[in-house]
Amino acid sequence: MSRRAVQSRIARIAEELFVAKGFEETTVDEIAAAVGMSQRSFFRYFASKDEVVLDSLERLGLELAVRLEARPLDEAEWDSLRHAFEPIVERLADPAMREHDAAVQKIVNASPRLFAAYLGRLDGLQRSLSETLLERAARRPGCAADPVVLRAVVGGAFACLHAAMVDAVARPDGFGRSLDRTMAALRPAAVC
Amino acid sequence: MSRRAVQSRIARIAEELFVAKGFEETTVDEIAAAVGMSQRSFFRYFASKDEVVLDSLERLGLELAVRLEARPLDEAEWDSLRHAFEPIVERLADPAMREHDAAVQKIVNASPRLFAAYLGRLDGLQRSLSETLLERAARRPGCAADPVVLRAVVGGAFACLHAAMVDAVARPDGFGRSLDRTMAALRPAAVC
DNA sequence: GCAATGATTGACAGTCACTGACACTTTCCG
DNA sequence: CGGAAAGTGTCAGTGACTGTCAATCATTGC
Repeated sequence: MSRRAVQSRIARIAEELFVAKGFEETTVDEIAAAVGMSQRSFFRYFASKDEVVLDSLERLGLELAVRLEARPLDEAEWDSLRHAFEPIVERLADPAMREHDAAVQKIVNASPRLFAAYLGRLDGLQRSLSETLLERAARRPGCAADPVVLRAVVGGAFACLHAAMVDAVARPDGFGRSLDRTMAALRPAAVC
Repeated sequence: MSRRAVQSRIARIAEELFVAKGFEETTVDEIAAAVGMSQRSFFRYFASKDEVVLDSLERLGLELAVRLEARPLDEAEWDSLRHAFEPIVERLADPAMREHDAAVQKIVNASPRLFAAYLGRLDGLQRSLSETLLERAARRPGCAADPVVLRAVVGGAFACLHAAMVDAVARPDGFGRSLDRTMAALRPAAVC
């Protein structure tokens, strides 16, 4: 069994436990026992208990980065970001996925510690996307983008995403609409 | 000695240790010993090791909230937020404060765990300011503000603040300018 | 087949953040 | 003065995580 497969197995079982008894109330020992491995081995597949939950976010982030790279160079950054977010919209369009993600979101929101870790990952993703956009801007002729402003723009786009997602927990159907509304409201003037 | 005074004393001594050996490398036992109290008593003044560093943020957040409340009701949210950020600008104008805050920022940035906790606090502040603005919008006649958009706007303003602060670590003098530039770039159309 | 080799694992001990319980002292107040 | 309240130290315990080591398992070259 590949490393990836084992991780998926652990994550699936762990999430069941988290849903049943809560994140903080579930010990790593319990997860390891439920999976059928030692605690020590659990930590060989996940660096921390947090990562079991946030691992999927990592992969989603990678997908966003790829999408962003694929956008045309002359497109406005704001639109490129909106298109990069599309995998999330698509993902939440599938009811099965949406239900799963809602459960995960609930787990994350219920633990301030885990929620903070989640924000940390989001920030890391913003940094990486900002780097990408900055580099793309440099490849574009006659445009000296302000790095600070660019980072703020990326942060603004994520603020829209975050606001729409928070809302989607309550009204699970309006995510796409909310995202479009927020991103229309905050659309910056051309960065160049 | 008042509770507040003891907390300040602990924070001061702890920060020295953090600067000297790093946050993760400094144990609570060491801090308690340096202050001259038991580990148990340390936790009677701070709920966690994180809080020693992030406590000042809490007080700053309260100040922002007060400032925001004091803005005129008919002012655009974006401008109210910019004015609420003023205490930070003023704080960073004083070289002594700036140096101290830069040291704290460095401690926070050096520990992903602490940095995540920092982001968590910022998010909490955003929620509270959003609540304030939402309530203020309700008091204003003829204006049905979209809560999702409003939260995104607050998030956008904080994204500007964050981008400017990250930049200020490198160029310590341009904070006010950076903040104005980013907030000009992301200024949303009127929320109402 | 088989032996050398490298990866995977479990068992164990240890560190560190944090908590609860209890006893002791100091301070405050009637 | 006496007794409640508040602050503190000690101790024991939990839970996340890490280092170490020996055993096992799979792979590869012969």
